[in-house]
Amino acid sequence: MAKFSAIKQHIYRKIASGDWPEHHPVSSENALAEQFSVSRMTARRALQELAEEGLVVRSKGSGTYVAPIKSQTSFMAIRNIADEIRQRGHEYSAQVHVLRHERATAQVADMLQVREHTQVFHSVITHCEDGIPVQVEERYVNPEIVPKYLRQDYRQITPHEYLCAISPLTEASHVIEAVTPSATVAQWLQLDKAEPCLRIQRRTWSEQGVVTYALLTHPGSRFTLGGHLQFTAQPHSSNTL
Amino acid sequence: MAKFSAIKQHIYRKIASGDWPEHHPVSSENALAEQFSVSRMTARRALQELAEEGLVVRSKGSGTYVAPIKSQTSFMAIRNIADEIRQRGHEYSAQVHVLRHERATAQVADMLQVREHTQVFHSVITHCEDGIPVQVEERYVNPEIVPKYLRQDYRQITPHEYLCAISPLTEASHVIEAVTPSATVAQWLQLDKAEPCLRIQRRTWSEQGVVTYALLTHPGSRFTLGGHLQFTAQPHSSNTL
DNA sequence: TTCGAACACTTGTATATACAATTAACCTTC
DNA sequence: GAAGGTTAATTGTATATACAAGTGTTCGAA
Repeated sequence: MAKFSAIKQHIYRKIASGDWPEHHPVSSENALAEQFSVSRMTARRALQELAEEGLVVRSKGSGTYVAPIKSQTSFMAIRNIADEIRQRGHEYSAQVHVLRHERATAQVADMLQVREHTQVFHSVITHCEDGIPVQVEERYVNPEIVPKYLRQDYRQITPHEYLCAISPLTEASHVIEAVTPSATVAQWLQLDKAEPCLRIQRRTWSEQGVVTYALLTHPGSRFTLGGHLQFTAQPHSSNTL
Repeated sequence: MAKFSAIKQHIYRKIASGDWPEHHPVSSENALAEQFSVSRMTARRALQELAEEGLVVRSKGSGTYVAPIKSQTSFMAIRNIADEIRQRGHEYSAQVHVLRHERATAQVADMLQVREHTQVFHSVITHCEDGIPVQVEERYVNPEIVPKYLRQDYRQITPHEYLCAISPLTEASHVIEAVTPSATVAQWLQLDKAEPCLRIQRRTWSEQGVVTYALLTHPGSRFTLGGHLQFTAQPHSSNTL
C-alpha cells in the first residue's frame, strides 16, 4: 500500500471509531510525518485527499479538524445511501414497510411508462443512520426489467445495490421539492408532522427503458443536497449570480 | 494567482472552447512544466485536480485525456429568474426590502472568504410572477469585486443581470434544503408560516474570488427543481437507482 | 488588566530530484 | 507480417528543502 494511503486509513479509522469526533483536531502534517516516518509532503497528501473527500476541514495557521457530519449528498453523484452512512462512520439499518406487487395508478404508470393497471413492484423502506431515520424511500419498479426485485431482503441489501447489479444505470431524472410529509411518512421519519421535508422524485433508466420511479423523503432539519459547478465564460450562456 | 491554478484555467479553457474535444490528449506534465516554466510537480497538481473534478482522465504510461462530456442538470444551469418568468409568458416584478452595506457576520464572512466584520453589500429582494411572490433572494456581495452593486435599481434589473455583466461567473456551489421560513420571509412570500420552503444556498465565484453568497427561498407548494442526467458507463462509479 | 508584538506552529505553494510502474512506439528477428 | 525485446515517454509515489501566509499563544509594556 502507498504510504499516503496508509496514513489516510489510519485517520479514517480514528474518525470512524469515534476516537476523533467531529471538530476534533487531527494530527498535523509534521506530526504525521514523524509518526509514519514519511516526508511532510506525503503526510500532506493524505490530509489533502481526506479534505477533498469531506472528512476533514483544513485551516491555514490553525490546523486540520474532523469535519462536522452532515447528511449532505451531492445529488450529482447518485450514491448508495448505506455507503454514505457507513462512510460517515455510522451504522446503517433499514425498515421495510411495503414490498409487494400491485396495479399501477395512472401517475405511477406514467412515470414508469407502462400501461395503467399493469402490475408493478412497490417498496417502501426507511433508511436509518445509527437508528435514526434519515430517508423514507418509496419506489416503483418495472417487473419486466427486474423480475426478482421482490425476492430480495432489503434489510441486508439496499435496492440500490441490487438494481445496480441487475441493470446498469444509463439515465436519471430528478425533481426536488419541499413538502409537508404525510402522517405515515412523518411517523416513519419520527417527525412532528409540520416539519418541512426535502423530497426527491427520481426516475432511472437502463437500456431497456425506465427501471424505477422513486420518492425519497428526507427531514429538512437533517438533510441537504449539495453540488459544485465550474463554468467557462460562454457568451451564449445565461448564468446568474 | 497560484501557478497551478493558472495551468488549470489554461486547460479548462482549451476544453471549454472546443479546441480539445473529448478524448483529445492533454499536454503532459513535462510539456506543461516547460510551457509554464514550473516544476513538474506543479503541473502535475493542476492535472490531478482537473482529474479530481472530472474534466480529464489520467492513464499511467499513456497520458492525460479530455474526459467524455456529461450532462448537467437544468437547475444547475443558473438562469435569470426574470427571463424564466417572462419565458413562461408571465410578468416579472420585484420588491426591494434591503439594499445596504453592513459588517459581515462570521458566517457571511466565511462564505464570502473575507475577514469577519469586513463591510459587505447586502440585499433582500422578492421576485414576483404576475404579482405573486415566487422567490425571496437574500444576497451578500463582495464590494471589492462589485463596488457599484448598491447603486443599481433592482426593480428594473435583477442582481443576476448586473453581476453577470460586471463579473463573469467561473464557479458555483449549491446547497439545497427544505426549511420553515422565518416570519419575515413567510410574509414576503405571502405564506402561511408553517408551509415548507425550498432554500438554495448558492455561492458564485469569478476569477477574483467569491463574488456572492445568496439564499434563495421558494415556497414549496409552487416551486420545484428539475434535472436530467445521462451517464457514461464508468467501472469505478457507484451509481444508485 | 489590556493590548500589541513576537514567536511558534500550522497549512499553502513551489522546486528539484529520484525511482517505480505502465504504456506505446520502434526495431530486430523469424 | 507477426512476435518479442528494447527504449522512450508517460504517470505515480516519495523525499528534502524553502519560503509564504495565517492562527493562536505567550510575554512584556502601558
